[in-house]
Amino acid sequence: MADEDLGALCVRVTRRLIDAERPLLDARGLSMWAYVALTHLAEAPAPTQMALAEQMGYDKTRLIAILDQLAEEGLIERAPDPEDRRARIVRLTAAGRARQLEAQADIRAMESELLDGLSDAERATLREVLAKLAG
Amino acid sequence: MADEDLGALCVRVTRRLIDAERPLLDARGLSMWAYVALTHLAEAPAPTQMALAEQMGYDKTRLIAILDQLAEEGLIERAPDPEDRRARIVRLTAAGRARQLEAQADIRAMESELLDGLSDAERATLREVLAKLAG
DNA sequence: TATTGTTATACTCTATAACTATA
DNA sequence: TATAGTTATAGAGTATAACAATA
Repeated sequence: MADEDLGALCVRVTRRLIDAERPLLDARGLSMWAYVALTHLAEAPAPTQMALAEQMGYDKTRLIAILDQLAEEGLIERAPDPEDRRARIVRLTAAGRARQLEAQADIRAMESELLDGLSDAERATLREVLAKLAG
Repeated sequence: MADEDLGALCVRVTRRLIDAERPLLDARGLSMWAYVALTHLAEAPAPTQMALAEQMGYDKTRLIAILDQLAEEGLIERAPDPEDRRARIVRLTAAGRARQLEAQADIRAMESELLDGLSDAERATLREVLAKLAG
């Protein structure tokens, strides 16, 4: 028989990446999902927490505890939307943006090292193809 | 800023693959980990359950319940090793091998469909690079 | 004393439903 | 009535330690 299932292969690669990311994020005082939240907020503030949860592919009820802690650390702000007082607009603070950039730099460095043995063409194809498959 | 983190990309692709696999495995009466176990056993019988667990990247204590059910369904056999009566050699039955092949065929078909828009070269590079990154 | 398989226990993560305040 | 945020609860998944049998 031939190759390993593509799914199994992706699981192994993903697990390896996550295992490598975890200590880097720990050192910055961020959980994996806190980092994901900061990264999405770095693109643009979220009009509602629900929108942020959906964007992250995460559950809105679990996101709350994450945002609570990020707010407590001063990395994000939750401001009531003046036009819909049910909603809370979520945005990074300056400290939050700084923290996100630091963590992302660590992660990018780790990824570069991991991709060290690949050619530029292989790297480009990898990203391109994964982006397609991610849908 | 530039691209998404490689890790985030892999998480999304992996999640998509798993979401697509789950209903296929459900239809064959297999959990994800049961399928992983059958697939590893299809390569070769396992000399011990611990060896199988390690090969799968799974926990030996959780594997037991999986193997219990697979044995109850007649898909695997656990025979005491005559040379070390602590150990139990695990191997597929004919039914187990058949079930694994059916499930794998379903999964391969799904994967082919997912890769439909890619060139042969892209597919080859994807597999090759992922295999390298999987370590 | 160390190892295989097993069981038990505690802990975390996840999913679901219900509550409040607004609309 | 429907939605955003929140809280509570139950279930699944996970990690750890302890036990019996064998080496």
